[in-house]
Amino acid sequence: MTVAEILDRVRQSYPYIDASTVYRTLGVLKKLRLISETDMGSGETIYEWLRQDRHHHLICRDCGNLTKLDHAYMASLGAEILDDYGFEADVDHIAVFGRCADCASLNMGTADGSTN
Amino acid sequence: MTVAEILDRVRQSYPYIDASTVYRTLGVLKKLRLISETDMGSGETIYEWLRQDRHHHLICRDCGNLTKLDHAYMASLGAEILDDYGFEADVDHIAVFGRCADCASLNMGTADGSTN
DNA sequence: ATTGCTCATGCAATTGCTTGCAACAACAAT
DNA sequence: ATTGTTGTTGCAAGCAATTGCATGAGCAAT
Repeated sequence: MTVAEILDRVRQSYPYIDASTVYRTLGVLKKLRLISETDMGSGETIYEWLRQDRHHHLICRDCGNLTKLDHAYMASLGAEILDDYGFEADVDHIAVFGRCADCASLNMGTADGSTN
Repeated sequence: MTVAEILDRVRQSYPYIDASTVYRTLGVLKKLRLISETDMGSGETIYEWLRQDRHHHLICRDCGNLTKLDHAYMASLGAEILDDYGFEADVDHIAVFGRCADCASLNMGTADGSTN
């Protein structure tokens, strides 16, 4: 959910609530690891309840296509980092940017994926 | 480098250049994969020339401590994603947030790392 | 020279988000 | 009841970044 959507919903019950209050509340929920905060590159930050079925996203920088990425990839990355650095990586919901298979095959040579 | 630093430098040669021009230029440099763009959580976005010795950062959300992470971790993650999804992940300079070993041992029980 | 096109730029407005501050409610201690 | 403390909220200002628009430079075609 975006903050705008959350704000709309909250204001159905508390019409005079300020946006900063929502931002602050989201901040503590995030610190408590109850929600994940993800920048999907759309300009708005996405918030999600942290459930058991964690997943991540591959976002194509050319066509914007969005693909689910299994949590196992990030879990093993986090485990490696924990083993080698003792660092507990927050890998709750990651957005990985790049170029999807379709766009890569369409524009083989160009580094930026442009068509002209 | 931050945009503010870049702007200072550029204005030594072109005193009347606008910030939006710098942002736009950074945008194309990023698209051409000549620079990396990283949000280090400081409020300002960091830009770096992409050299051969790629590295990443582990950033502690409690004490702010910054540790270099070897590129191999991200390279193998990118390779796995490429194999399984055909997706070319942009893993040029990643900031991984989490909790460092010191802070984790100091505040064992608390999920948010608070001391009270 | 004139026309037309494309692209880079400056400017101002806008967006998404954060922060400092003051007011206020809730509650405890006296 | 009074005082003090703590935490939450609204408001407004501030900040980093983006975008729409108009201007103008550069260049090609006629």
